[in-house]
Amino acid sequence: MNVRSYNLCPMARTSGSHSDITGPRLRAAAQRLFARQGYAAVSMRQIAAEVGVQAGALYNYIPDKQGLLFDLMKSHLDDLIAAWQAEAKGQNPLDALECFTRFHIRFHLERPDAVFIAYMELRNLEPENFAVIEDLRKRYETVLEDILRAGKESGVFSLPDTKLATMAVIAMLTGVTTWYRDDGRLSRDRIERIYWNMVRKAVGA
Amino acid sequence: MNVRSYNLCPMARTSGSHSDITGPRLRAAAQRLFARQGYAAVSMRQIAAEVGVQAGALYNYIPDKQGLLFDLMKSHLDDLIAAWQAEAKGQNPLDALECFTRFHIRFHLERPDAVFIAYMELRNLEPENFAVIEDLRKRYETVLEDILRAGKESGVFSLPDTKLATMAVIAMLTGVTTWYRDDGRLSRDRIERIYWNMVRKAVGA
DNA sequence: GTCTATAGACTGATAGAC
DNA sequence: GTCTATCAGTCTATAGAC
Repeated sequence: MNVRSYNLCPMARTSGSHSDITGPRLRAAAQRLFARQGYAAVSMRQIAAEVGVQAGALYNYIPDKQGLLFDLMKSHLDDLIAAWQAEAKGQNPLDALECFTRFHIRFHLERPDAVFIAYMELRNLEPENFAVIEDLRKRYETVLEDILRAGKESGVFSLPDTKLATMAVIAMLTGVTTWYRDDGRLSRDRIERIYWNMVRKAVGA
Repeated sequence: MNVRSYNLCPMARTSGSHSDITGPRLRAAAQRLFARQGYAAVSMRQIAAEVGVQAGALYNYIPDKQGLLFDLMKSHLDDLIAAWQAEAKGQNPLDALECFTRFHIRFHLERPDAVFIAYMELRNLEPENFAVIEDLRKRYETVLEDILRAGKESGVFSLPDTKLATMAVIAMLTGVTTWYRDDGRLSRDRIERIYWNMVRKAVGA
């Protein structure tokens, strides 16, 4: 949480020290390229060119390419869980499910690249990194599972199988990212409403 | 549709002519490896080792690596569309939707590797190949969209938006492939039933 | 902190022997 | 149809100058 000082620098330089901006730019470039071409198809030279430095300079900020991928995925999932915790309030199951439905769609549509990487690059994680990411992903799924279970137990929802309903709803909501376009037919809010209508009926509420 | 003759060959050979088995083995090995590691992360030498030949020999069967990927994806989608056409009968929308739901789950669970590749490797297709695959994918989506539209128009389904319902149902059903395990808690038939229960309610039937 | 240069290994694809 | 050998290029990551 240091105060950033580069704005105060009186000289613009084309080379030299840029520690406070190269790091974020590296992560942004990698996220964009990994999402478009895939982790395995992107070279460190390509990322470096996007950042505007030589490839060797990247290793001042990351241990290796794998560490860069892991960092991007973990940050995304940490953000997701933190954002939900900030959003969730003590609610009855029906309101909680509507809140989750709209939150999930909204959060995912705001970060298409991070979402794409989180779903597509799991197989490129080394085993120990994969275990960390899987754990975070399951923790998030549990949020929805808990809502559905509470609603089923209190008789508000009618569900043949809580676990399958969890997977079905998450898949349905996340699927929005595969077809949504900013210039599309429907606004995000309209999409949220339509999906909530379908989710509500699917869980028998 | 030639009669296969290698079963009649009296001699087992470790090298030489194997045109009638190397082709299928190549496709099978590539499908397995692409699904597990991703197209970009798999080398032709790795595929060749799995097949039991040297890398150069593969080029007797494929024009290049891209052609191999395209062939796998196109075959999968051709199979999918052909299988649905064999399955579909003249039915009312409700029966047709149940038929589609169960068909989609069953077909996808039987071919996990092909499904994985079809969804994950789209970005590794060259533009002209991508266009072909996208067209086939959309043709299959239209099957469901037509069922939902017919049901909505005849008043059997209650849908806020036919196009979004199409995407939502496909995403929900395809999602089964991400968590299904052969030794899991539920049989495939039980899963089909549970999903049909949720789909039926989601479309307001 | 970024540069240049490079080690050491791997890549897709092809040529020609058999 | 498969082999060996190879081309010409790519890759990640590091060392050392500045």
